[in-house]
Amino acid sequence: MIDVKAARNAPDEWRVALERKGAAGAFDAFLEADRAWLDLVPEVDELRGQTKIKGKPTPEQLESLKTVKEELQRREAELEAAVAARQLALDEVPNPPDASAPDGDTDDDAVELRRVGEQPTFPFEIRDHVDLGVPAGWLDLERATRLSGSRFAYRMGDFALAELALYRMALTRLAAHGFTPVIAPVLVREEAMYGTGFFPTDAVNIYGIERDDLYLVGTSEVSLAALHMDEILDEDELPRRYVGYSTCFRREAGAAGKDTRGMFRVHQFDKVEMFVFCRPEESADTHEQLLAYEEELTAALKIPYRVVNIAAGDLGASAVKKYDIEAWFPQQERYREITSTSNTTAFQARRLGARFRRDKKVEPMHTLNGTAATARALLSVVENHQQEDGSARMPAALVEFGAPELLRAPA
RNA sequence: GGCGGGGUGGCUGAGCGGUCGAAAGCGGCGGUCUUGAAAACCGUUGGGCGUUCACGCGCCUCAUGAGUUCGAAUCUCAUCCCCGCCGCCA
Repeated sequence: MIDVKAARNAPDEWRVALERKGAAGAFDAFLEADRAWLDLVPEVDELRGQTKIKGKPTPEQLESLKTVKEELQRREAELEAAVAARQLALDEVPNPPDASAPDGDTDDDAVELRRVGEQPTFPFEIRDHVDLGVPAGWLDLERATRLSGSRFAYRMGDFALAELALYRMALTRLAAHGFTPVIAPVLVREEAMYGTGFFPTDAVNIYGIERDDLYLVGTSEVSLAALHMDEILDEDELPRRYVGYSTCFRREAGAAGKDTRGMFRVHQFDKVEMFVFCRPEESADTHEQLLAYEEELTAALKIPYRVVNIAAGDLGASAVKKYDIEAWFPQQERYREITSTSNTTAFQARRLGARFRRDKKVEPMHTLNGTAATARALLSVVENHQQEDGSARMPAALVEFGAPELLRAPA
């Protein structure tokens, strides 16, 4: 949710910024609905005031109350409609992008900030994670499909150990940076989905358990953001930094035919996610810091990567700015997203009711999120560190947390 | 799954249908006292919306929605949620 008062005060600036997200029209529609609502509010307030009588009313007062209440009833119906229309319009207005988010509407418009690490060269025919993992017994996709349908995977043996080592490495390192480790619920109520902004926008990608009115989270961002839902913290309690581990579930509606090979894009995966509540003036720096942590983790995996600054028109509704880390996938010969960190400023917090108090005033916090680790990173590790015999070397950072030094080749 | 209790401000917890946005305590903030702090004492202190340069003023809000009433935190109904006991269970 945007800062409505700020938007009213500087509509032209807001319109220009929102135009970069293609939302100038939505903004104008909101302003109009807001105006209509603003006109109605004092009228209804005035009528309501007239109905308040202290103590026992006289017969004359009772008589005049009748006409006032009739008028009030009409006006309240109008107001109710105006409130609904305004809310609908408001929900369509995204968070205006930060000035440093580049222009453009697609992932091609993202600006590459840097490339780190050297792309490996191989003196042999290289394989992707499927051709490596299936023969070696690290992955079983066929049986997973038989069990659950397409886009599911069994991860087994050395690979399973390496994957858990990855999550543990991320949790341990981030805990050392001051994040509170969290193992979060993955089934949540509808309110949590609305509060974090996944409903109604992304509802098609969320699995629902109809019988119990619960929903499976697509990311632990939901569970972590909800930690301070409807709370008012003291200023000195900020920042609050969490690193959550959870399984994530996504229907991947709208991804038909995309990334269907292997476990690059599956319905169920695990993720370690960072989530920060902070003071407004801290969020920009915090965002850079989250990116730095993501780069630290990626570098520890010894995989080549690049950092991109996502184009304004390609940002989600809530982000003002987003950095992705893309890891090198040698068989695809391209960089693919493995992490993403967004600054959602007060947009998410406002809807969430996550506020803090300073100098007697209550204001929304800022919230940020960022991926710490998913198995996708491990796919890049496996592919970049593959050996001719089909095995794959694991970086020391993972071995330290229980990964085998070598994911064994097929017997 | 069975039976019972309950949802009030940052927290705990009172609340006769009107003078209740709501006692009291805790916490927070300001002050007195003190070299400073603590203690003690005094004052102040929910959130949201609108309006105002501001002091302020108006409206909404006692889980949610509907109803009774001139008037509801208080009465009625429905829904949601929480807690306790028993059963089952990783």
